[in-house]
Amino acid sequence: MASIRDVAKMANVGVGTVSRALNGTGYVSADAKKRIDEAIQELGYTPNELAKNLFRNRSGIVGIVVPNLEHPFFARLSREIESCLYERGYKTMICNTIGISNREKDYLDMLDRNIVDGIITGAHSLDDSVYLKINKPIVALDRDFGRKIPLIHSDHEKGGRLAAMTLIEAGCKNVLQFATSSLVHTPSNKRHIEFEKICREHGVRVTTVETVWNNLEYEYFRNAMKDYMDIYEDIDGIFTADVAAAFCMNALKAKGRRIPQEVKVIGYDAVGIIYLTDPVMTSIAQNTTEISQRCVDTILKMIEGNKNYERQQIVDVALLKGDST
Amino acid sequence: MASIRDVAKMANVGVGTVSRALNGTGYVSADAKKRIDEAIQELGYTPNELAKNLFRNRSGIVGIVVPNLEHPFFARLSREIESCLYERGYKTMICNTIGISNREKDYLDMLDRNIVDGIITGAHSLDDSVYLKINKPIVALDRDFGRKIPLIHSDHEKGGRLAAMTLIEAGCKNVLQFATSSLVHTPSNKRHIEFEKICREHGVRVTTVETVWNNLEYEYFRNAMKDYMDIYEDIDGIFTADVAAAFCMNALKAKGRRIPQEVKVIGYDAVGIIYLTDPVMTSIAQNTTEISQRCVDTILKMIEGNKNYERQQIVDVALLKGDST
DNA sequence: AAATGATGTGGAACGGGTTTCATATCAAAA
DNA sequence: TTTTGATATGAAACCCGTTCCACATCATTT
Repeated sequence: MASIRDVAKMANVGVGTVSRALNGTGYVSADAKKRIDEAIQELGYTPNELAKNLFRNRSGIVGIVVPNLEHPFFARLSREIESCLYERGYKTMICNTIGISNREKDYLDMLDRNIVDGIITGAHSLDDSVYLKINKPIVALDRDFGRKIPLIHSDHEKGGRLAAMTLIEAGCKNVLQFATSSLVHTPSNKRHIEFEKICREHGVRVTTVETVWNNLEYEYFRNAMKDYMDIYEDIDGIFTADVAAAFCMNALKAKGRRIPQEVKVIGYDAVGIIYLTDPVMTSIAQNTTEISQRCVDTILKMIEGNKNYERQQIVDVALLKGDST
Repeated sequence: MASIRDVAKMANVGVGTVSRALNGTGYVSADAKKRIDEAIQELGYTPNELAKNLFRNRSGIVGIVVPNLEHPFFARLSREIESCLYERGYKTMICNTIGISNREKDYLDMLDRNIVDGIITGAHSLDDSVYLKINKPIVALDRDFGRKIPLIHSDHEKGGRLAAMTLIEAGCKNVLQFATSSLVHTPSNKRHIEFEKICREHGVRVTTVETVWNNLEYEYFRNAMKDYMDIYEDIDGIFTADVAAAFCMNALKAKGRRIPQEVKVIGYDAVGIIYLTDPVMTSIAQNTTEISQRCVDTILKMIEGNKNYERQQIVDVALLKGDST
């Protein structure tokens, strides 16, 4: 591999001149520039990013930590974050924790080793204390680590309210919602609290079932929802995230219950799969595009030393009316 | 940030000794080791990976290039490849081309700039010639770049045969399949050729429709499949990839056609969404776990200079019987 | 004519590791 | 006793860019 010194030698200039020519910093005569360009062409020279990284002490890579890349919500989010980072000239390292706290720890360590310049985390398998020790750029998605780490999340309270009102207005009297364990500290729990509150206020009976928090596999939801539908036979409304909701719909139909006539189902997230169910699922849409933009915007500000960002950013949600309610 | 020289100074040894102690290479006395460990503790020293990278001229990162991370097949593949790479001590950079050839090119350039040690590519937006110029580790998924670049793909011929036989045995007489443009050079086209061939041999009428090759959005499939179902009204069997197949099912049901009684549908890929449709979709399963393992195994052999890999690796497929056929 | 400023340049130092090399010590073998 | 080999170590070179600094031109000002 040709280095900048080879170029300098061939062009009969110093390495400094080549560097200035390449970066457009400082003075370079037209004559020198021409000879340098020719040498670069001749040698097929490409600057070695690893050397740049060492000097700048930056890798230009942002890590995104998600619990399961295959889950449609995180797949979409990863895709959109990657797009934003690409547009801003950064590269994306992907970290899939699949619920294993060791992995989450390993990925965080990459901050210390300068492999990534910052991390956007949407995982939940690790203790808060580990995060609080780190004082490098971290942005949290749907998780509150306290004042040191900025967090971005949807207006889950509104989401819960919209879901509740939708089921109530559709005439539900006895509804079921699935919530991730209340042990996991996340703003998204607010949607379940609000959902319960609104239902109660309207005299609607509501059951909240806590599901396993660290399993986001299709397989798990398929089996679990089928079992739950056997247990909760008299409900007339369901609120849960899209994937679980879709499996509820299938389990209910298999039991001969009609949707939305007998049971109304409302999902959360509004990812692509809501159009795959029959009927098309009503869902609360999280604005993943805006979430991604804010995550990227905030992490890059942190990396680049711009303190002008808000600690907590809340993104609006919206009801996406389908035919399951 | 403390450097290895700070540690050396504090422990009263040379930098070489610290390096040897850290890496377990060469001789270090128990006494020196102890003082070094203490100094590391005291200073909170972590080796800077960027410096290591420069010396080794390796980043320890493998790039994976996919057309759309949100598409369930690529989401699963990315997830599994990331897992394999993690287990082998490598990091994963994600590259989402969304059909834009400039992006694919940009990501390939990272090989030259030493940002990634190798690339596993599943994208198709770029000309073959660009790839052929590169002589750094590249593994292709479902794409044949000629003898220089190893390729890994499913036994698509068998897939096409299984799909055809399934529809034929179920009594179909007039089937439709959607194929990606034959202009795109991919081994996966073989499944359509084989499907046609088997159908013809059994006296079944078959229509092959070429769809847009670079759009893998849910939105696109939803609209396109609805339109196609309006055009091809008299078919009794459909073969296409899972996402498209799922939307075909919904469009057909919306038109009052019963599945599988009137129209039989068989998908391809067998990703999680086959359990979301009603009825559960029959599909040809690609073994993404084995594909991922082989991709990772091959790219790491290339990176580590081990030439002991096969140029073309074909992974078995299987019929996953659901209720749509 | 002397001082000033813009333009242009090469060489050295730097970032933080790894590796090589010359050298030193000490115990065991010849 | 000399030789030999294992153990142990620090200094220096290296990886490859970027930046700083000293210095050289040359055209304007004063």
